[in-house]
Amino acid sequence: MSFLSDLRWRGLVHQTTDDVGIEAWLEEQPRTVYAGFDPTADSLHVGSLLGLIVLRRFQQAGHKPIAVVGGATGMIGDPSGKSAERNLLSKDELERNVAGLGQQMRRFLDFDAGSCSAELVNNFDWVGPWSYLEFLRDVGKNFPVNVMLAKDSVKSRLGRGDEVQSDGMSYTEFSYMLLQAYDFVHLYEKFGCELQAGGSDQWGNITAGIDLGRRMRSVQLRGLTWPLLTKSDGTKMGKTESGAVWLSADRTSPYQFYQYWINVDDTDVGGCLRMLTELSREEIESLDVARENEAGKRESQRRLAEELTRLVHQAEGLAVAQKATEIFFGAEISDLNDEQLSQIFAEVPSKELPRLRLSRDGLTIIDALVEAGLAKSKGEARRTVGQGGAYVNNRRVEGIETQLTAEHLASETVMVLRSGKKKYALLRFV
RNA sequence: GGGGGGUUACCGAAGCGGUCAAACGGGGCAGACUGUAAAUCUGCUGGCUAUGCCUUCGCAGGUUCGAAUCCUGCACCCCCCA
Repeated sequence: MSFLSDLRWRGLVHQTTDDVGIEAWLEEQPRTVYAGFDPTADSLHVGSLLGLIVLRRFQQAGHKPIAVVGGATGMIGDPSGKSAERNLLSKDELERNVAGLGQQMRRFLDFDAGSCSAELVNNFDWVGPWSYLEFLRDVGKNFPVNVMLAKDSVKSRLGRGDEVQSDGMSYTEFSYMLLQAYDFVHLYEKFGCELQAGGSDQWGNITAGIDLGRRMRSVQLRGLTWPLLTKSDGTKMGKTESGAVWLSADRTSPYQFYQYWINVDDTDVGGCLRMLTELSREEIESLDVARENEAGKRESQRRLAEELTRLVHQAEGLAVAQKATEIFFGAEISDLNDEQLSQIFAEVPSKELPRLRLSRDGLTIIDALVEAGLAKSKGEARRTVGQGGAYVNNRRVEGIETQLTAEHLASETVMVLRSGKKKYALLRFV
């Protein structure tokens, strides 16, 4: 199967500028492809994961990927897919974000692979030096306003007459597409890059770049978009109640990241496996069958979570996430030290108590639950224990009279308390 | 300005002299079931040094052996007539 037909099979091709010729063009020789990333934060999130994965696939197929971080365009704000004017980022913030993004990309792309080594560039480097007048003469001259006005990203914001709502857009955002278009031309000149890939919302910007290439350099550039990653209920993939799912462990722990994928709906998981993992077609199709026969096993979700967590957080991150999962879902806690427990229970509230409280008869389970914040009052704690809902180190507490002593410590200083199925708290005895 | 009704626990809502820490529903918590889904079922749901004690039925007083329940005043809300 050709590289492109594999991409198509995976559902990663939404539109191309040349459905017929592009396949042969890609097979003919190694090509250079670029995709852009928005530096609106110092970390990438699941929304931009797809772009990295597409570039990664291109590289694996022998092509040269370029990741462009929009240090310049980020200062302007891409109007595509946005309903309101964007807040501008300060130059400092942008620099910090660009650096953070570059760090993360190294996990996806090989920057030391000879002729197909990945490149990471910041468009501020070539956009920054332009003077306004020069830019208008050399680049702006090539953009007919009527064509610009016809772009969806602009149309939707201008809201012609019958449109219900429109926030309008500033001249700044209107100019965004010129900058991105010029990026393409610049990358063509510097790296011989002839293909730009992007999410389907980037189509307008991509074609703007292609037009500009033809006008300025008489060259035929190409574009390819992937579909936006959405769930069957229409909402964006990678969003939780508490916000975006990030790729940086500081913002979204490997455990949370792993759990996000474990919880993907049956209806969405097949698409995710195709688009996001590097599992073979055979493997994915056998998972489809398994899902139909034994949905309860959730083999697909497990594989998805495993593949992505390993890709983003390495084998070590995956191991922590899996261990944490095992424990959060009831495995008895033993043979772990303070450090491992702290890592697994990083997001769980904890409280320090003097070690003295464990001496002699120890601490009653009732007091422990209240101290840990798992019960609002002793009465509530009694009820929980009485109903069999209290656990120490994931072992159910049988009697309301239970006294906790040093023997109940899970590690050097930590005791893991749990109320009900999932509410955990740590007590640290120091 | 005149007349009537109301204010109960996290929310809604019963209770109208003792058996009221207060029915019922929702919510919440826990258990069973289950696919880390949804639904369903069961139990619990003021606090405590706990066969008892303390606080709680708008607020403050009073009647009574005894008040969420009766009386007086106050506050707030709703309705009807001007």
